[in-house]
Amino acid sequence: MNKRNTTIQDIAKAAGVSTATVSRALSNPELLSQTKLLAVKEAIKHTGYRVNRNARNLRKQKAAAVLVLVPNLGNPFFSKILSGINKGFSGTDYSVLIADSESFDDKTQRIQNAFQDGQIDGLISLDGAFSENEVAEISYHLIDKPVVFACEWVENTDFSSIRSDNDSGARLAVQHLYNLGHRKITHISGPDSNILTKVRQAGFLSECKKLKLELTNESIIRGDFSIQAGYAAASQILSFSEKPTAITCASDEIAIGVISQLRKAGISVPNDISVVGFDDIEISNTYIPTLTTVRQDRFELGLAAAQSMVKSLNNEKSQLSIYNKVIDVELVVRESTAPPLSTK
Amino acid sequence: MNKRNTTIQDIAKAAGVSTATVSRALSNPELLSQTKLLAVKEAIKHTGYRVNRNARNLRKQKAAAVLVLVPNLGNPFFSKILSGINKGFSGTDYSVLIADSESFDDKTQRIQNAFQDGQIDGLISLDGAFSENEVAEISYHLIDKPVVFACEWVENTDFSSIRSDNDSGARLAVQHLYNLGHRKITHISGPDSNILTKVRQAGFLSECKKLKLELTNESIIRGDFSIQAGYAAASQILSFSEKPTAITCASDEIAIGVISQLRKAGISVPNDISVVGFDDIEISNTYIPTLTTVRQDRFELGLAAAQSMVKSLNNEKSQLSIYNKVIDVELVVRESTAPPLSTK
DNA sequence: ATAAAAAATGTAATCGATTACATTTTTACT
DNA sequence: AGTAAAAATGTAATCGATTACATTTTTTAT
Repeated sequence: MNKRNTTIQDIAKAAGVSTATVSRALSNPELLSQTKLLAVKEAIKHTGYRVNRNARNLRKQKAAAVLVLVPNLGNPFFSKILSGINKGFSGTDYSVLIADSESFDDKTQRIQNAFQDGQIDGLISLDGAFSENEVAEISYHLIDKPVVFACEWVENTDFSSIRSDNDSGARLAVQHLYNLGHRKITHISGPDSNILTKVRQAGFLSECKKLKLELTNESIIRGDFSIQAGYAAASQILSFSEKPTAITCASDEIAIGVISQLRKAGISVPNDISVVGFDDIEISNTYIPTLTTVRQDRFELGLAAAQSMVKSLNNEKSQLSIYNKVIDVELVVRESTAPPLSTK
Repeated sequence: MNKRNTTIQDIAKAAGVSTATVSRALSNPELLSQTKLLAVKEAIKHTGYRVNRNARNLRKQKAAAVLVLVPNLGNPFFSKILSGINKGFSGTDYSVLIADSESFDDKTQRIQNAFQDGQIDGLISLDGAFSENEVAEISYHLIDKPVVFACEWVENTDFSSIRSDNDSGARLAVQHLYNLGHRKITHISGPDSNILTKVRQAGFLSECKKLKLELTNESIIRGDFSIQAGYAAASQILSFSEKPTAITCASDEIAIGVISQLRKAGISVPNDISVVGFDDIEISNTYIPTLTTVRQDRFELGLAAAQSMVKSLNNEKSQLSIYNKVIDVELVVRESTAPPLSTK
């Protein structure tokens, strides 16, 4: 009952050709004569033969797999990107392995685990929070192998990256509020070290300056991307002697936290204060009020990252070139923003 | 500059033993004498040798990978389960491959793609919507290989499954409302063919009977798991001559849809009508009102599925045994439920 | 018609680890 | 001490596809 696998040998015999010819039929059909090619195809169809991945990869010294580093799989923000990545690899020969930071006890272990065993041909990271040491580790283990950052990235490194136009996003939010008549705007930022925090905050500040809006040390409140940070920021704002008429947030989650906390204090959004989020996650469209926000196309982000990776993987000869792509963002205007009270 | 990989041969030479001994040191260290084992370990540490997965798998005729079939990666409901699965495989030698239905044009293709090439040693499916043909296809391709369903499952088949206690969940919701004083409860169900729909609906009906609650043809409204279904159901309820005082939903998304639509019609939750969800997704705890719901531990679900799979994969000799596990659910009481108006 | 070039095909080595089987070493027991 | 049994180790075949190199066939050009 021990049915042996169908191998390239069997196909060769059945088609009356050599194994080399069968192999060529598989990967370089253009090298073969019509006759033989047909014979091989026929035999393959007839037997239902499938190439043995392990044998192929062993011989070719490939892993035929790409690792995706996800900070937190349970977070829909990332899983949507992942979905795009998956799409980008469908139809290719590459498998997508996923390493969830949550599964690792510490980052060093995560990185070592990820790269050991030459199990991967490339890396896509949704996590941009790498120390210098970690960057060195990556470079060392993945020498000559493509690395692409998606969404986040690491400054001053030679890795490719696909990112949203965070600067424009931050500016769009400010412009929108300005156009509604707001002149006193506060920004609630993300975690200090995060690259997205930096860019969005810089965009906010720069656009405010451009529009000649007054900036004080109450113009920026530090937070992280969480709902809790929104709660805390709202409390801070409530203590300001002169409250802003509008708030831009580094994430939708912050925005939701702010809104719910303000509401508890009897302050209505958008009637008393307008709030703009960032990301356009699922809730934003069903939260009450629905959220005005800067949409990042996360699926597209993942797709582009995957496509860039596939391109790098396919063109083996040329040395790795760094590829950067910035994806447009879009301001989605919903219920959480309105003209300031004074205007009414 | 062509640095060849370190192989088992190199280790053998360095340690002054045969390749067989090195291999044994790797997989059956108990067979070796202390002396040689130490020598090999030393050599391995010194060279930083790592086994070549492809070579090992080729020889062992394994894939060392498990496929996870996800209906929609972008949906946090599933990605949280995935997170648990990932955790369950961390520390094992298995890779987790992910197939997102969204990446496939049709289900047949998806299934064929998934199983071809003997790339996997087992399958975990979060999708229970399989036709008889598809079940046959799975059985055929994965003969002698473990298959585990997580969350959803397929009736009348021999596949293992890990599932939440959906029946209890539905009953807990009804009991909770009953205890608050509600006597007229409507259930908004999921998509007709879905197994979870069936079980939750049956639980609802059975518990209602047990509590001697009146059941009419307005006691169940068909939907699917989406927010939109919630909108539609709310509209239907608004048209009922005698409205229910409470609603149980087959998902949190439905619940959110219902609540927002009812609110638009001037009906307040929980003041006018109480609503219970199912799942306890992230939003539920921050939605306004926060949602009373039946919590499924999705991470645990995934973890258990992975562990069951690992167990099946490791005990090769015994034929596959079917393993079913039911995970407890928990009623989380929040703001969306309250005693009915009449009671006040 | 013939030589040279190009295309098609075949032979056999190779990727790196595992393991059946053979051989050597150690242990246990009389 | 001598022998059988057990433990440790080694040799070499094997998993299945790819590909360098060799050989044959076909095409092209004179």
